[in-house]
Parts: sequence; C-alpha cells; structure tokens
Amino acid sequence: MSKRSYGQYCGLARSLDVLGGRWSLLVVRELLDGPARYNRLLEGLPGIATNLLAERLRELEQAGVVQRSLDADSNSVVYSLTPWGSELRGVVTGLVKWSTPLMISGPQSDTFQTHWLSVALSSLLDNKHTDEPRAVGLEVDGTLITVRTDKSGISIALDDDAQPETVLRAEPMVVLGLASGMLTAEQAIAAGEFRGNKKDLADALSPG
Amino acid sequence: MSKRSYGQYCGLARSLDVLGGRWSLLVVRELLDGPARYNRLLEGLPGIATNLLAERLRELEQAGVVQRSLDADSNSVVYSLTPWGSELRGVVTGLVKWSTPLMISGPQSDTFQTHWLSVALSSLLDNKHTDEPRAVGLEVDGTLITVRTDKSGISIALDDDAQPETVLRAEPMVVLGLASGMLTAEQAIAAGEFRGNKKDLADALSPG
DNA sequence: CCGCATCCTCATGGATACTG
DNA sequence: CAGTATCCATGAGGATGCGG
Repeated sequence: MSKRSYGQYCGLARSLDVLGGRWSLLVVRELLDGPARYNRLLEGLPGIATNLLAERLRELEQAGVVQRSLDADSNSVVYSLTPWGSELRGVVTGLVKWSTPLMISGPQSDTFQTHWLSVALSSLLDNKHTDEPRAVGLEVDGTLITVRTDKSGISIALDDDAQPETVLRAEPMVVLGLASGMLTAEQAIAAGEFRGNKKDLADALSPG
Repeated sequence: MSKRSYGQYCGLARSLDVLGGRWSLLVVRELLDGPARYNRLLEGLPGIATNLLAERLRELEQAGVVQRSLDADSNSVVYSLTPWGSELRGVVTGLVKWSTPLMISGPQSDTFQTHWLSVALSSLLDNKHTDEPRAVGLEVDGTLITVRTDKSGISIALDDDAQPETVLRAEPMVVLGLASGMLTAEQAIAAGEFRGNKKDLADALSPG
C-alpha cells in the first residue's frame, strides 16, 4: 500500500485509486478535448504546480489512462487518452450534469476558459436533436463556439471558421443556465446581446 | 479560496470541489445502499480516520449531498443522501463499470465486504432483463446475494430470506468477471462450487 | 457502547527556482 | 519547452480522550 491506495476490492475504490488524486480527473477533462502538449495542459489547468502535472501524467500513463507519444513534426511530447481513458467521457459528462446547481450560484471569481464550456455543452445537450439542421454560434469570452444540431444529435466546435447566422454574446452562466433548463429562453435572451435569430438560439440550447 | 477549491468555473471542477476530497465518494457509495449511522459507515470504510469521516460528513452535508436526521426509536443520528446526492448513482455506476480491468487483475490483499458487490452488480447488470423471472443466489464470503431478473430489469438484495433454487458459491472476482463479460459462463462455473442449476446462473449474470 | 474532538506525526500538495 | 529539485504549508492517518 505504498502509493496510498484505499485497499478495497471494490470498483469505485479502485477507480479512485487511479483517478482520485487531486487534478487527475481535470487532466482527463483536458485530454477529452484532444491530444495536448505539456504546456497546453498547464494553461488549461490554472493553479496546478508543474511537478504535480508531471506526476499525475506519469501516474495516469502507468495506469493505462494516458499515453505519451512523440509528434514527428515538432519533435515534442504529446499526451492523449488511451481507448480505456476515453471511456471516462461518460463519467465526466455525468459529473458535469450533476454540477448544474453548483454552476448557477457560487463564486464569481473563478477563472473561466472557453473550452471548458464545450465539455459542459456536450454533456448537457447530449440527447438533443432536431429535424432541420441548425448551426448556432455562441460568442463567450471572445471565442466563438458553434453548436450544430441535426437529427443524429449535436456537435460542439471551438475555433470554427463557420459563420453561423445566429450569434449569441453572453456570459458562461447564462449559456449554462439555458442549456441545463434552469433559465427559460426569455430569461437568457434578456440577459445577453444578440445578433440574428433569437428563436434559433433558444431552440438549439433548450434541452430536449 | 479558503477550503482549497480549484477556482474554475467548470462543472467538473465544481463537482470535484464537493466530491474530490479523499473518501468523499466512498461515503456516497455507502449511503447509496441506504441510510446509515456513523459506526456503520466506519465499518464500511476500513482505513478511514474517525475525524476524517466526521469532517467529510459535515462537508457533504453543507454542500447538500448528505442529510442528517434523528432516528426516533434509537434516538441516534442517521445519515442519508439528499435527492441531489442520490443522483450520483449514475456517476458511481459509471466508475464501477469503468473499473472492470482494474478488478480482474490487481492486489489480492485488498479487503472485501459483500455489500460492495451489490453496487457493482447493479452497475454491471443494469440493462439485464429476461422474459421469465429468475431469482439466483450468490454465496460470497458467507453472505447470500439474491439477483432477481424479470422483464422490467434486475434487482440485487442482500440478507434476503428468500431461498433461491440456484446458489453459487464463488469468489468476488469470479462473480465480477462473469457479470462484466470478461469470463465466459464455462470459465466461471469451472472456478466455483455450485448447487442447483448452473445454466440459470450463467443466464442471470451474463450481461445482456 | 456511540459520535465525535484533539493531538501528533508524516505523506502529499503547492509555489517557486532552476536545468537539459 | 518540458519538465526536475527544493522547500514550506496543508491534509491524511492513527491513537486517544470525552461527554452523552
């Protein structure tokens, strides 16, 4: 029991032996957005100490959650999730959904990064679908998020070059409130500046 | 940021602000089996320090995950999950499923308690159903677990007074291997002692 | 007994400096 | 850029005490 394990033959305990360390699941969250280099992870995890990130990456690699590879072009280390690690998406999604009450209230001083919203939106809207395909833009914190819905489901894209007709400029909390169903479309619209078609926006973001 | 928060406006980070502390999710696991008193929780969480359990219970209560009530009969404190706390079942289930590779191999020295198996079996078999209702018994570590399947789904019961026709006596790993599909029915049967109908057992525990 | 609170020790985490 | 080394602060673990 050197590396402080719970020492229990229980699925949850063994999962937490791997993922329960501080920052571990947040590292997984970053990598769910795709492979990333060390410094990119540092930026996405404000507050983490450099030694801790290195340690967590080593632990997760040894456990088989993360794999490191060498990018041929830049000749630098790239981290990504293994197939088994990618299966954590459902758990992360579940926690994001569960957190909705914590997002509506709570401290305003927390830092915010736009790509975190893409995880949250994927989670909250994951059973959303519409007969007519739509592409709606959200301008949050200077970044455009494109939400596409069709009958097969939804997809979230950051840094997309598409120019959707409808664009909402709003605060993260308003977007989350609308997506989680805790704000009505009218309340959300009243809280933001808009260009384009407001109804499209409400349709795209109201949970199915 | 007094009580070490991640300080991120992100659903996963805020969930972990509440649940990420050591032992926190294991406390939730214990309470998913039903309300419990302090000493019962201590027994179910071997290795936890008494002050830590008290602290975690206070934190979880303040966050709205756990509620404490006073049992009228025994005049003692009883802990249970709030409705919001109960919504963590899906997350716990997801982690238990994800942990399967960790359960097949790994240290044999870990402690084991039968009621942990009931969480795991509920998770692994949750989409199981059969046209003809069955009740199959598993004798593990001296305790009888009854697995009932019908067309509406499955239910797991501990300390049941029912006497199912089929009873398996097997090691936890064998039960989990069969339930997760990592062991075939033949391999599982070869590894255990049996009374009754082996086929019923394999049918009941093979994932649908 | 039950439900904690206190005290003490040591492992872990956090901040910063530094290096190939 | 991708980490390692170092040092200090904090939290976990274990024993014990204590009122109800």
